[in-house]
Amino acid sequence: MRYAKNVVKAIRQRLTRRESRLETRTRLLESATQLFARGGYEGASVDLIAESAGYSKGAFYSNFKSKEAIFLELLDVHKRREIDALAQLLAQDVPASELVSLIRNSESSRVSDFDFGLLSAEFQLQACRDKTFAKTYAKLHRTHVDTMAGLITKLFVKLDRTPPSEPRDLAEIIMALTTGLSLQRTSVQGPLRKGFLTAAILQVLGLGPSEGDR
Amino acid sequence: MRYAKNVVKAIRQRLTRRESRLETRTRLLESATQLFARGGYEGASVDLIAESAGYSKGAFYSNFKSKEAIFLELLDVHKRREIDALAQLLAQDVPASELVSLIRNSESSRVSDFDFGLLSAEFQLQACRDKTFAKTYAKLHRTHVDTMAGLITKLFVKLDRTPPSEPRDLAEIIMALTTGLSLQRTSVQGPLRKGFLTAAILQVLGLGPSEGDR
Amino acid sequence: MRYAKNVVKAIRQRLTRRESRLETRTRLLESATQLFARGGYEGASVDLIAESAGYSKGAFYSNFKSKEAIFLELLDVHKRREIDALAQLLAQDVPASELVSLIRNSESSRVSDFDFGLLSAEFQLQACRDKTFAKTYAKLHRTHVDTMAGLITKLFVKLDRTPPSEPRDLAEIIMALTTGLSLQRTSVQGPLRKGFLTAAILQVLGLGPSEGDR
Amino acid sequence: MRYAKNVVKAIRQRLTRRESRLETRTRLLESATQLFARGGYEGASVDLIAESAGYSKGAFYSNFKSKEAIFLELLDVHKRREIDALAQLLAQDVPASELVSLIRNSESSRVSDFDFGLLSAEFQLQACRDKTFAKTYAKLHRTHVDTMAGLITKLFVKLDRTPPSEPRDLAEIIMALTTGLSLQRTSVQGPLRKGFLTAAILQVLGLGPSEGDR
DNA sequence: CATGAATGAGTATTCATTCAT
DNA sequence: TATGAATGAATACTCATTCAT
Repeated sequence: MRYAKNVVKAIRQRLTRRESRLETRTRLLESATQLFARGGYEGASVDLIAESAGYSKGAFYSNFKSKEAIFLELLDVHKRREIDALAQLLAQDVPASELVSLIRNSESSRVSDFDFGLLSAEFQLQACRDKTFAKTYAKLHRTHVDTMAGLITKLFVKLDRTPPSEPRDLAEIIMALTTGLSLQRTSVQGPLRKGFLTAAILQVLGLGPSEGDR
Repeated sequence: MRYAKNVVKAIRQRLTRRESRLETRTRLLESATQLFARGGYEGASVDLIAESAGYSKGAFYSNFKSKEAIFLELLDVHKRREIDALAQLLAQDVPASELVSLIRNSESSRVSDFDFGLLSAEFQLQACRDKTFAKTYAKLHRTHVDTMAGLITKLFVKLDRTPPSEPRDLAEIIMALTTGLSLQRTSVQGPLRKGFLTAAILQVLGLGPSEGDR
Repeated sequence: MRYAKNVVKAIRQRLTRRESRLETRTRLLESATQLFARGGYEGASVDLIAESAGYSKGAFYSNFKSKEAIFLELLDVHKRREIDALAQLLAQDVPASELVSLIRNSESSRVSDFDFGLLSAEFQLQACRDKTFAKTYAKLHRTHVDTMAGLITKLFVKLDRTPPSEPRDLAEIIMALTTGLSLQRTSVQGPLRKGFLTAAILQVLGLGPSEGDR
Repeated sequence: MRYAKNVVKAIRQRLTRRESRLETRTRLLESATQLFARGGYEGASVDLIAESAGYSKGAFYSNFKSKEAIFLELLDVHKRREIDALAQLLAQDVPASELVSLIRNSESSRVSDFDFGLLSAEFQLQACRDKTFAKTYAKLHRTHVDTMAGLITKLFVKLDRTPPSEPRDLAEIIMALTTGLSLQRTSVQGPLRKGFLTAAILQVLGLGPSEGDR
């Protein structure tokens, strides 16, 4: 997570200006992800983010207008990544059984990323407190819900079943569950027990533990 | 939420020393609950907590050893309140149908408390970051889960049904869901739509929306 | 150094009002001596002084107008004690040889009091910083010097010798040496090596290590 | 002692980054020396030190890790300066008579620095109270004593005389005397009367006021 | 006289941000 | 673009002092 300064420099020389800038941004975003997840918005100082990416404060401010700005960008990046993953599943024409296990994998891999859950909670907490942030968050959240609802609908069509509630409600519940469980597991027992979340999600969808694999 | 200083003084004069001290503690705890919920641990300054309760910083520190101390006490108070509510339900000998609606009410009233969900998330976030805090949190969480698991077991016995998973797992899921939905709703659309959480919980328990009332 | 509250109370009941007050004052002064010596003026809080004497802050302020006041009183008490000790020696009609060893003992016993040296330095430091304090200090210091100078004069008369310098200068030097060595020894190696100070003083007086005993 | 902000800025612009930083450090150290000497460790606030050097609190903390750090650095600087001065005398091959007057001058010039004595006392007081500080202090003190003892030995060799006690003991006494007299004079009558200290030192060395110049 | 709750000014320290290099 | 020195507002916490009981 921490790159030696000379390594950073050596790499940088092989890149064009444009690439170099992108590189810097990317590295800073990576550092920020980890530090915000582990220490929260307040706990991650600009200095630390920059330093742990191998740069100085100055580089940070050359690339991001403010601490809030990088946090917003992070929100955007992470939410979009989530949404894209779901959208891809939606686009592919896979059989139902496979779809369920794909969802399962997508969810579990996402959460196996130690940081994601905490970051997600942190995003929501900030949204509760900051109006600007809330707007951006709400918009992305809506898209996220819509996409997941689409996927749920498709799944139930393929299974030739009726979803137990409104797909959008189910999507909301699944997302809440994901964040809630991450938070709980990290705070109580360390990383989430694998399979636990998937099982819970299938339950919410009314697809018993076994049913999904039929 | 904010008491005028003269009001505070007027009240104080009618109380004995001991009562007065208790009053101060209580007021500070109330202010702290709200401010921690709205602004997070970092966002709520000791100064603000004291002032919004109608006291000075000094009063805060003559009642609590530190900011961390009041936060821990808050955690304790809130968790115990939750646990006690469940324990009472567990002790009462009510028919199944009523139990379900009692659970429903308990959950929804709990969440209608605007602050609880956020505070709960904040507690967990702190537990992720601070070891001392994590210990206290884990202990209370375990009791909470146990109590809720007991209630779930009892419910299924009365319904003469088998729970869809381990009662303790179900309890964990319900708690995660509660926190997750509070967080989500507050961050996206303001307070949680009533009945939504109850519905979700019943779903997790495998008691379809209607089934619970049978 | 710390008296249990019930012990204090029990004792207090046997005393008249006047005695009780004196008792309180005395105890507070004792505590203050130790705490000022160990922690300096800033390091000793009123709370601590009161508590370690077995009282509350209130008792402190019933007996002393302020923290500065008790410090000034302490200065007075300690300086007078020193001066009185010297004055007594001066009054007694003892042979020279004995006088030297009396001085020796007085000095060393004074310094064996772990706290005295530090307190003395603390007094002087305060005098450098606070004008009011400086006045009181200067007056007492003058008396101290005069008394010691008288003693030195007497000593040399008895020895039928001439002092190596002005007796008052010698007195100043001896006092400086006493404070300086206490400070040095406490800061570097713990309590002062016994006899070291006496030897140094005799040297200053031009009475070689052996000469004094002649 | 206090630099106007515009003056500071004007100067700063003519310096390179590195020089500028050094300048800041130096100025802060100067201010700290004076303020610690006049107000003691507690009495000199970081704010005041920074402001009286013409900087903000932030500048202080970008140059020193903490208040303790600058105090330790000050101790180091001042002690080393003392030691170096003595070491130089030791290295030079001067005749005895000159050596005595050099010592005399070195001592008196050292003390004419109004702040040194108080600072020295303050260092020792801190060493009595803080273990970390005590360690650093003890080490420097030992070197100081050794160097001065070397000088004393050399002096007596040149004079073809025997020192009245162990050179190291004499060194300790001289140092204690220096601190003690500074303290006393500052607290009672303002700066030390010139020549008084030198005379006292010569006396301790058994070189009567006149003898040294023989 | 003694208690201890409450006050509020003061302290060290952190950190987002700016800007000359 | 990147650096890092400097700023200054904000924060947790301490402590001498007051005053109602």
